[in-house]
Amino acid sequence: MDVVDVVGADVAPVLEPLPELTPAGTRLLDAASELFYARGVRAVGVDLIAEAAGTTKKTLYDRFGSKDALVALYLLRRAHRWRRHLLTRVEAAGPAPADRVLAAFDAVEDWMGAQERGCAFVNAYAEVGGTDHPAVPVVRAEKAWMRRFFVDLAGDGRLGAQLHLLHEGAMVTMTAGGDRDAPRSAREAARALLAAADRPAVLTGPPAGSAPHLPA
Amino acid sequence: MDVVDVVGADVAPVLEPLPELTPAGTRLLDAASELFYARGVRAVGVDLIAEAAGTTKKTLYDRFGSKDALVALYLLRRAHRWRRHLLTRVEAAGPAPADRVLAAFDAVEDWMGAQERGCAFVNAYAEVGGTDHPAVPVVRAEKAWMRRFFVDLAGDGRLGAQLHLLHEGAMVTMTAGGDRDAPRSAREAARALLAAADRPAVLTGPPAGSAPHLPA
DNA sequence: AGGTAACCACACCGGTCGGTATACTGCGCA
DNA sequence: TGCGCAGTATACCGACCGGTGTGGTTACCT
Repeated sequence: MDVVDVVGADVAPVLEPLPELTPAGTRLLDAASELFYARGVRAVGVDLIAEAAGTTKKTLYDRFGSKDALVALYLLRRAHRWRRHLLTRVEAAGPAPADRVLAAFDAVEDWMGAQERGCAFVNAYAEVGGTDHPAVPVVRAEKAWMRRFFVDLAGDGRLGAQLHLLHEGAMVTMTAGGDRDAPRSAREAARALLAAADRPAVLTGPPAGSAPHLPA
Repeated sequence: MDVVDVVGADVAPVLEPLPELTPAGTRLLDAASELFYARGVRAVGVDLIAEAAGTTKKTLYDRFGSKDALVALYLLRRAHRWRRHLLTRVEAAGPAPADRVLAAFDAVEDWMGAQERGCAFVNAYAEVGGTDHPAVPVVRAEKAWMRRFFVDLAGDGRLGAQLHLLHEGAMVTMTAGGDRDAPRSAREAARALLAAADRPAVLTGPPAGSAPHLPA
């Protein structure tokens, strides 16, 4: 089975495929990706990118048209790579849904690794959110894909959304919060939610003394 | 009881008190706060801030010394206001710990309200993280305070950290993910975690077939 | 031989960046 | 009376911003 089919073939095409690049174009995108991720997209100028890639601004604009398009492509490629990593890890975890969910949280931990700049999509949205920047729909698509990934994995919309919250919380807490244990903490919480979901509804109601809530 | 004592008097002083400001200084900080939050700190220039405040760059630098210091002060004041909002809501929820936890998630929902730019601290960290910008320790302190807030509220380090993850995940998913239901989803997940924590440990262990994990 | 895509070197554009300098007005206070 | 602080107004600084234009050099394809 192709790795991209793990969560349903109709999800992957949300993002268009990556275009082929010339040698200098590849070097530019590689250099831009490193710089954008490490320092933020606004903090990095096109002059610096061209210099780091060993080429010129002219080539950059010939290949990508604008800095904004380069930013969007940087995120697009990163999304592809992250999904490949995630789906590979989940696939290796075996067929049991619970194991696959926990593997998704392990995937976060070793994807982030020593990096301390967190989620590239959240960071980019922090800089360009609320504008018509072409990166905004890429961010939106990535988050929608991740949510759907967890929903399909959990086989339940409510539980999947909750697992997605833990995933996002782990990444942001690990970096902005400086908490290295966040992915493991999220994994534990995910296990607790999975266990709770296996129980009859009457046992998962609100604790005594709390206010009534929306129907289950 | 003063509102700031709800989670322990030793936590509040983590952030120094806000300095008093002259009228023009207040206008500058107000204008800067709106602009920084809406567009990001790097996207907003000091000329624009001075103009929006109806004053001049000269006054800005006389009062705050640098743009970086103004950014840090913007976050510092926002932290104070958020905590006041949060603690007021939690206090109004009554004495039951579970109710207080759920009230914390309600506080997120009506704090964010119609805003679609998410957590100011996460956004700022996305722009200046990895540098020696004076805003970085302010972000770190805020996230540490929030974690401790949930730990104290839950009376348990492990559970508190997990609730904190849900809190952070809700904010980022609501904005970068565009999911308006995220705070309510986080509230449901929090209730499930609270309920699971009330059960004996033998019932909350890993489901059959999953790998062994760290001791409880 | 001619065409073309890819690339490089370099100069240039208007605009904005954070930050500074100078000169002046109004006001409270000793 | 006079000092000092808060504020206004404006001009200025070097550096960098995203983006364009010109001209020339390869290498491959027909």
